[in-house]
Amino acid sequence: MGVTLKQLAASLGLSPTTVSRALNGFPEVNPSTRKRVQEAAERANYRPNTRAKSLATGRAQAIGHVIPVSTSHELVNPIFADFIAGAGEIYGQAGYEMILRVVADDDEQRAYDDLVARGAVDGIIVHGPRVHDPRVDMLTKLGVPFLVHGRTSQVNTLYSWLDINNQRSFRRAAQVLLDFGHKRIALINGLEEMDFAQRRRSGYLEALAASGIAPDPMLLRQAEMTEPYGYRAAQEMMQLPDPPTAFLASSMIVAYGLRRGLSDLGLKLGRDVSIVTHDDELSYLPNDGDVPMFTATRSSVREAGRRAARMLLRLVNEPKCGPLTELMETSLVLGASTGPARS
Amino acid sequence: MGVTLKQLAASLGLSPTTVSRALNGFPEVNPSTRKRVQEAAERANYRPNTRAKSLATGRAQAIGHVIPVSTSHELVNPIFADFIAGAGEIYGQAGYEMILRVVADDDEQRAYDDLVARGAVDGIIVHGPRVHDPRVDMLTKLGVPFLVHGRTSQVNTLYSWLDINNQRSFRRAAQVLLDFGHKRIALINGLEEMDFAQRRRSGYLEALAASGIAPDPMLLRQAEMTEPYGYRAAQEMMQLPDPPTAFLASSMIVAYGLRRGLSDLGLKLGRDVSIVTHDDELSYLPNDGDVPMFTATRSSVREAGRRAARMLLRLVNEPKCGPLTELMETSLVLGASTGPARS
DNA sequence: GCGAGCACCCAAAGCGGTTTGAAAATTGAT
DNA sequence: ATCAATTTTCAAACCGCTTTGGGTGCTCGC
Repeated sequence: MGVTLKQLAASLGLSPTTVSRALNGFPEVNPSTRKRVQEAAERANYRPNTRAKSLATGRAQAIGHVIPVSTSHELVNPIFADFIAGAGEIYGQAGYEMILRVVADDDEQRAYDDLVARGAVDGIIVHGPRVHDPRVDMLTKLGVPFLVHGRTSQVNTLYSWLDINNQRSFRRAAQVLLDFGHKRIALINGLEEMDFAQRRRSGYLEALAASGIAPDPMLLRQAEMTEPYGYRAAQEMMQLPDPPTAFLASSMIVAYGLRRGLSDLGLKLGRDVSIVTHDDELSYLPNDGDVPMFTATRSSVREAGRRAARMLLRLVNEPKCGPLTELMETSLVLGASTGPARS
Repeated sequence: MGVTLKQLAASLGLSPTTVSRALNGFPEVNPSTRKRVQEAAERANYRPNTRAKSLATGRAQAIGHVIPVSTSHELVNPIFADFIAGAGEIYGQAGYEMILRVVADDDEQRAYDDLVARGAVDGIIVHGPRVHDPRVDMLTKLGVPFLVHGRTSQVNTLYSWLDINNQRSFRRAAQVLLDFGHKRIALINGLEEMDFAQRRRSGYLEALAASGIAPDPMLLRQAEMTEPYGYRAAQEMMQLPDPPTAFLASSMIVAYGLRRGLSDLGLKLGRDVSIVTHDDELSYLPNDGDVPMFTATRSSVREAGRRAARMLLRLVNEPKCGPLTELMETSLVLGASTGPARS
């Protein structure tokens, strides 16, 4: 819709070549001419046409995100918005566009394929990796730079990823509860096919094992992390003959559910029952203040978005910089939801 | 990265022209040739380069969403993810790309400007309209098709929008509480500069007025809709000399906060205090079941995303179809959070 | 005063598609 | 067999930008 380079050039009595060079900072242009061009461009509100530019340069100047929507649950992961916000910030600064595809998870693969074949993106961020995730092999074959938010376990090639140390995180979380004297600790986990859920489980089991406690399958659950899921888990588990005295929750939302379930049973957090949750620092569910409501393993998913974007951009611009990986540690913050086990 | 049209044509001994026409369903091509071309394209996994195509056709085949991130609160609206999921679904079916810009809200305007001047999008969806929102005038001037999710009040041109009937919705919600005998009803609203918040407030005031009840400023709050905001509102208001007996909450998250605040005071929902909330049907905060937890004015923001996308696509493809508007009614579902006022 | 060297600018060829206008091949009627 | 009408195919221009490979006009050294 805007002015074209040609028009701008004509209005200045210059060739498109010169105008292009003047605006892109090439040296072989007279400083006075450059100034004249820049001013005219400013005045005319000229912006190079994205498509034309990237056709000419061969770079899409765009990063693709494929957001899978589980066909069964129609659920979109709430951490997604904050991650996107972080990544988008970086793309903006770097002059990259973010393009989003929302696809049913059964033809997610085709979406990547399509994105690449059409040359729509220079790089891709992979969300929600499963324990077995064919996407990594697929994207490797496609030869497009990509970065996984999280990891996948069953893959034999090297690839780039950014993850939090889920295992260590949950080991520590469980340890805190053990230190408080808890022996019956429930894990309210995410879907078991998710890689992060497996790692958290390992961390949890490790901590128990180190204390010589045998895990009880009755205290282990995995499902999509909704609020009612947490609620039901609390309600049902507290009715067991030998109920848990503490819970490990996989997200703030689940923790809210737990909390509600417990409070409906007349149980007080931190006194009767303890909770440690993972906290992605979602902006509308802050867990801060002098004494945060929940004791939590904390890691900003927004910051993860920023870092992931930076890493991917680097992969795009220095193709030979090899697979990049980063493991973010979480911090363990003490809140009001934990206390010694009642004897 | 993929095969180009030229290469495909060469491999078939045909001209690019013919191949293009064969694939795009033009009539003037021999059926047998077409079949041959289609099969070859399939085999080679050919996809037309997005940029080249849209340069040639002059259509971006993309819709822009600008997501404002309030610089002060770094908060991204949680309904955003679900709206995007709905809209993305439609774009995918229509062969449109969704491009997202995340910008600090103080240079949001420049983002639109930029998007249009670069010819990056065919249409734009405007999120989070304020009571006074300069973006509508700006986009009208730019001459780009756009649709507002929500409305804005102080604008003198016609524009396209999709909104829910916030006023009626909250009038009904307040009415339900009044019918239950409540007279002290608090409104825990969103930020006051948001258009939706004003309309909800109007509905609430209307209902009170119709029952001859004077609104009490002490029972009115507006802020970003986080969980702790709800919590504090409940805690503080219940300590008033003349506390509310019922709350009207602007989102599920706020309602959760209220619930927690009340339960910490030992008050039981539906018996001691009532809550009616608006429910956007966010996927991870479902409010369903036989008896939903909250009595709510319900409207799927995901469905809103779908409808908005369809409307905008129509505006893009039939430029003269004029401003399109749609007002979605909410349903009022009775849940466990309401009951008669205690006398 | 002349050619080398330099600073500055430009014409033209792409990038990968679509589309126009015309040519080649086929068909049908005479 | 001939020619007009119709199919079917193609060459070339174009979309808006970048970039290669010259050009032009100056200055400078001799």
